[in-house]
Amino acid sequence: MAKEIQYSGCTISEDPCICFEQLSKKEQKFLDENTVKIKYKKGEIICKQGSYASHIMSVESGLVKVYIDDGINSLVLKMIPEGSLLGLSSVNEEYTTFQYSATSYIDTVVNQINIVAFRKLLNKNPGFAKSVIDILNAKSVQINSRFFCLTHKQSYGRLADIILCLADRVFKKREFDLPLSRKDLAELSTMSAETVIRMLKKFKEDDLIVMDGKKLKIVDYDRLKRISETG
Amino acid sequence: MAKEIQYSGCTISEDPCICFEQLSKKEQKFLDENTVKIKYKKGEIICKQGSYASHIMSVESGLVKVYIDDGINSLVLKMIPEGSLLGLSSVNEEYTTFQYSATSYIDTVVNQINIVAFRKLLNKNPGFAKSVIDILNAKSVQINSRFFCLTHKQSYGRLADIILCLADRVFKKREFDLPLSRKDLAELSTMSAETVIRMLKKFKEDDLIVMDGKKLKIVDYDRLKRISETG
DNA sequence: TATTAAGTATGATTTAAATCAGTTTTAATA
DNA sequence: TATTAAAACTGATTTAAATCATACTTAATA
Repeated sequence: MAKEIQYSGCTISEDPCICFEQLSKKEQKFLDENTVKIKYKKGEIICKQGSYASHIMSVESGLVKVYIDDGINSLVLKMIPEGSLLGLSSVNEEYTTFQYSATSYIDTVVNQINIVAFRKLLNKNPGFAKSVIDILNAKSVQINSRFFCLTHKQSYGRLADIILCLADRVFKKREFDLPLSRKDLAELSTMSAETVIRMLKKFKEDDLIVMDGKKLKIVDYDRLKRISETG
Repeated sequence: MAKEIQYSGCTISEDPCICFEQLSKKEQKFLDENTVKIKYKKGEIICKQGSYASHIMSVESGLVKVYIDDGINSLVLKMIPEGSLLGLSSVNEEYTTFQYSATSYIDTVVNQINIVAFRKLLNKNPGFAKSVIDILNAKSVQINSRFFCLTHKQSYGRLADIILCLADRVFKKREFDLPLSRKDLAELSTMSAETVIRMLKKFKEDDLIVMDGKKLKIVDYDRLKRISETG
């Protein structure tokens, strides 16, 4: 029997903005003329669900939290690192407003691309449009994976996923300064902050990770991976 | 304060295949030549996650269950009625295989569109591509809504969502023959079949619905809606 | 530096929903 | 029509994780 698919709660989609490579020199210049760069400090709001969307964004540097809320509860859809597109759902003329909110986990630089210009390029350059379709599809595959985990894995597995995601996809090393609070981790793995604390403690007791202040080091990657898979 | 967004666990995205309207007569003919019609009986497999995807599909009639699984657990991503596209994620050349499985809840007719032909049209006709982008975005907004509900609403609300979804989006009336088993309903609302049974019983006792054999009638729509909203 | 406020930590209690074990009903097949 | 199998149902028990209450630490601000 072939190896089964392993879903992960990590939702850093590997979708660098390759679509822009599809643009001609002239189109690239046109895009640049319709782009502005904005810097955000940690914790600032990048876009707010429900507000008018005048631009598509790409994250130049930093780490962004993307979430939806209904006024009572909120759900973190994903965290996205540099190189990702943001607010793409607003290319659809029916969604004149942002479908989700975004804030910065850490200091972040975002390029705002005029939405009219972006749409113009879509309608002119099929290769560009095709590439955007590919990105959207990759995003949806990733979201489904996370969806699966949040509904089926239990807490230990979900938390392991986030830690592995940070190591593998965000920092690309096994030791890093954790930029997220316990509450942030709780939101990402849909559980309470208290539960996160208890489970981190357990991970430490079991010698899976070592924490010193903001420093987090994965000492038993394989076992953490196994917890992610089994649970 | 403006009215907050109401998320719903229903995931019938109102995305008729409007993209095909963007095609010229000639392109439409080209598409027809590359399309075959397949009939499925209730419970048959329409596509299987992991197998090679040679076509994009559109549901002509029936009701389809779309789900992913890792060999142990499965998650129903959505049910889709006639008029929806299916397997769209495979337009991405990186996903040569289906990213999910699909089976028919009831007798279903599906059009299989040759994927090479579909991609050709995407690369030739930007209006078509733009329209596909819009559909993908609508799908992702819908998935996020359901994602929110499955992680935040509790069981009563999630089951109410499915019943309302069937009434509002599938059958478009408040009385219908329920084509889904208790287990199907359980999968759709991510809970156990036993819990579904208990909750349907409660709904009946509370005079929200009436059930007679396969017949289901919503007698207090507003109260059911409120349960859906309050969770 | 004192004061306040977040954030982290821990223990006790509650709770929603799963699981387990069994019965009844309905549908499918020999 | 008898036999088997699959759904539907019910009650008892367990369990994972939330919630509540409270203390301790670190960071932010007056």
